[in-house]
Parts: sequence; C-alpha cells; structure tokens
Amino acid sequence: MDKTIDFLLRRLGAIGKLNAEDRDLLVSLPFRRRRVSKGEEIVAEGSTSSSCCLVVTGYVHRSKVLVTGNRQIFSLHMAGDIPDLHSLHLPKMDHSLVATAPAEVALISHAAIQNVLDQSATLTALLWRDTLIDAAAFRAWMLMLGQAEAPARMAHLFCELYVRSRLVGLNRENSFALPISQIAIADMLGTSTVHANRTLQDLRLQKLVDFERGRVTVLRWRELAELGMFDSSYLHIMAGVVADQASREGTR
Amino acid sequence: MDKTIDFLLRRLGAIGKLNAEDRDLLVSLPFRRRRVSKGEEIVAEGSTSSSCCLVVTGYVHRSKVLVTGNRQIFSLHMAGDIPDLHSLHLPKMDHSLVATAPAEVALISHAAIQNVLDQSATLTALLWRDTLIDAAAFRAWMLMLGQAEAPARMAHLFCELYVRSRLVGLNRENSFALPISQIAIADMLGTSTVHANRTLQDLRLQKLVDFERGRVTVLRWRELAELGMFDSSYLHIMAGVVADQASREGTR
DNA sequence: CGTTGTGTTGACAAGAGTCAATGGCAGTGG
DNA sequence: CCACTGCCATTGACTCTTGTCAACACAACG
Repeated sequence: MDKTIDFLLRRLGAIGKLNAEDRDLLVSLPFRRRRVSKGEEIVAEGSTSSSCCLVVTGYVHRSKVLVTGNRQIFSLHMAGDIPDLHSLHLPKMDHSLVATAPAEVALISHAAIQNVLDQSATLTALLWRDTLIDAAAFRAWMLMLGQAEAPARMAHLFCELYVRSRLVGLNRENSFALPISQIAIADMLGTSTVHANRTLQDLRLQKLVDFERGRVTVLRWRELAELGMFDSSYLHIMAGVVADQASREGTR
Repeated sequence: MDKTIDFLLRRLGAIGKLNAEDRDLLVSLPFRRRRVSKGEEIVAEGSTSSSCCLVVTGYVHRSKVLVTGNRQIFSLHMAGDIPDLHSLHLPKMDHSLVATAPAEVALISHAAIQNVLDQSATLTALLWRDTLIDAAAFRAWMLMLGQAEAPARMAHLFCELYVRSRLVGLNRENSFALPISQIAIADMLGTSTVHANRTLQDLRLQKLVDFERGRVTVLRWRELAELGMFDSSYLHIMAGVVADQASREGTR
C-alpha cells in the first residue's frame, strides 16, 4: 500500500478525531506525485490553483516578495501538511509555494477533495480546522515579528518546528532534519541574513540549540522555550498528544 | 426589521455570491446584542468560546500580550466582520478579542451557526472562505511586519482600512472614522508609540494621509498605496466590487 | 578547476526603542 | 465653575538593535 497519505493521517489525527470511514476516504484520494528541487516554485503567486499540495518529504514554504526585493516566508511545511489547502476556497494565490529543500509532494485535485468533503461533514470540519490552525500559527509568528527581538524569534521558530516534526514522527531524540539555508531562516524571522547568522551564533554560544549540516539539535529545551516565549497551545494539538509531549519534555 | 445582520450581508456579498435562501438563513440567525466600552475584553485568551461575535458598530481587535508586556494587535475589525468565526472549530481562544473603540456587537451561538451551515453547503463554503481571507490578511500584515519599515507599514494599514471600510459603506468621500489611539496603531505596526507618532507626523508632512480626532483622511491615495506597497488582492474582494472601486480611485 | 551558493566576519550607518518631560483635553467630583 | 485626575499626543536626548556593504573562506558541483 502507498504511504503517501500516511503523514496526512498522522497530522489530522493529532488535531482531531478521525473515524474509520474518514480514514478510508482520505486513503482513497487520488493524487499525482511530484519531485521538486530546492528553490523550485510549486504554485506561483497570482496563478489560479485547481489542486492542493500535500507534502510527503522535505520542506516547502509559502512566501511573497515585495517590490523592494525583500522576501517574507510565512510558514514552513513538512510531511503531512497541506500548505495550500486554502486554495480550495481561495483559488487565486496571493503568495507562492516554493520548495525550501528538495521535496516530494502529492498533488490532489480540488475536485477530489470536494468529493470527499461532500461525503463527510466531520472531515469538512476537520480540514476547516486545519486551515484555522494554519491561521493561528500566522498569529504566533506575527506576535514574534512585531514584538520580539531576533534571538527570541529564532528560538520560537526552532521550538515550533521541533514540536511539529515530532508530531508526525520526524525527529530523532532531541534533533530533527532542517536542510535549509540561513537565508531562508532570515526570511522567516524578518531579519537580514547577516543578523540571522549572528543570532544563531548567539544561541549556539548559549548552548541552547545548534543548527549545522541541515540538522537542528535542541540542547536545552526549557531555556530555549523560555527565550522564545514558546507556548505550543496555538498549534491546537489534541489533549492526548500534548500531554505525551509535555510529560517527556516539559513543553508547558 | 432589525439591521444587525445587514453589514454581515454586505461583507459576505462582497466576498462571494449569496442567494436568496442563504440571505434568509442569515437574517433569521438569533443573536444577543451587547454594548462594549473601549478597552473592554469581549472574549478572553484561554477561554472556551460557545458563540461568535459579529461587529455591528465601532471597532474591535484581536491581540495577545507577551510575558514582556508587549502587545501585538493581529487584526482590526469593523461592522460586518466576525472576528472570532474561527472559534466555531477552534473554541479554545489563543488570543483575546477586545473593543478598540466603543462598539456594539451581536453574539451568535455556535449552535445557531452550525444549524445554518448544516442547511447550506454554499454558506459553509462562504464562511470558510471568510476565515481564509482573514488568514490572507494575516499574511499581508506579516509581510509588512517582517520586511517593511514603519512608514510603509503605517501606509499599508491605512490603505487596508480604507478599502475595507468602503466595502461595507462606512466611509465618507476620502475619509473614514477611526476613533482609536496611537497606542493601538503602534501595537498593530509593531513599533513603540513614540515611533508610531513620529511616523504619523512623517506621513502628515508628506500630505499623504491625516489622522486626527478619530478620523483618517486619505489625501493622496496613489502615493499612499505606493509607499505602503498596497495591493488589495489579498482581501479577495469579488470582481464587481473591485472594479467599482478601482474605477473610482485607481486602487490598482 | 573555476563557478556558485552559503556561512562568517568587521566596520559603519540607520532605524527604532527607551526614558523623561511637557501640554492638551475630557471627565470627575467638590 | 474650577481643581484634579488620567489618558493621550508630542518632543528631545540618548542607547541599542538591526541593516548594509564589503571581503573572505569554504564546500558542492559541473
């Protein structure tokens, strides 16, 4: 059996209840696999989308560049995420979807998704909920962008990615793969690359976290979370999953 | 007949098609009116919400404060907006809803909304779409917070509010009421109040816009939009409405 | 073996925050 | 009617975070 939908089931199972029929509906979704290389644009700003992109491996981000040439990355997505689920009801893209690292994605047509939604009110609610959690993550990033300084923003980013990657079983002990450039990090944090580099060195020096050869290692979770003022509740992970994590690491 | 739902119909009509039955369903929604004074919290962070808040008059915002005491305002809402529509599927609030200016709101129970959604697939899609547009506005703000300097951020904010207030018929020629403090403006822009004040004076001096006695007057739309790198497409206003506006002011 | 993208460093400039003080203005209570 | 109070807008001086420019090292890659 194909594993493509597996991570999606994991993610949806972590943010809501999935019954057997819903699982079957999801597993039987038709898709088209596609391999994308680093920097490749998957969906362009301004284009009209007729399918959604499920991330299977690697990393993908949503971003937009200003006329000044400055780029802001709004979100970073990993296996199980559907970064452009919103295109279902907002087909005209107001930003673009780009591979941050080599990635594999599965393209699922809007028609197929709509067909599933018509058959299951609970899945409709769950996917709606997923887009709302996406928006909650935007708020969390906005909060950091507007009110926190660079070290806190970076700490927060690493915390979020750590929790999310563990959610879908992508991390190894206290580390996870993040094969992206410091340029990408800087564009998420809203800083220059030079400043992002210095901020990273600062975190390294404090032995809170390390990021080298495409892998983030969390050295002191509690201090990192404190610096980043990280509270995972905005990820709206269901009780069981949160508890599990909290007990292991003292996330909250 | 009660006018409470009117602005909601205007807003939803501007972002999608509303047929007669959908209008009837919306108009017959039960609600409870409430008057809130400036600074009053309507829904608290951490609380579990069982109703949604439709703004009828005045202004309301969503915000969160960090442990540092810094507050970020995520969005500002006017008549016709349902700022916490997301609470329908994400009842645990990860931020709070506060009156920025004296306001009247209508509280509509989740049960009543769910009842309407069960009866209309088109309304389900439209309200989902509304929450997605909300998220698109977050992305636009993030872009400015992360990549633009204070004057551009302020210009962008005024542009957005101008377009949105006109959408629901709240503006008068080239101005609209905005009875909020510069402190609130600063917390939206992610700057200190001192810097927001100086930035405002800068815009005044350039005769792009004015903001005094609770009213914003747009003096030179085109230059203001250029400074704010404003492109209204993220508001996802339907073609007819956009065209009307564009023809009047050259929004794009 | 050059090319290219990336990480790193230093020096300097500029944007933005902090602190402190002042003045205006509306509302309050005597 | 007037002192008093609190909130808000405004200003100046100073500090600090962050951006810019430029240079260089290094690894991956064709």
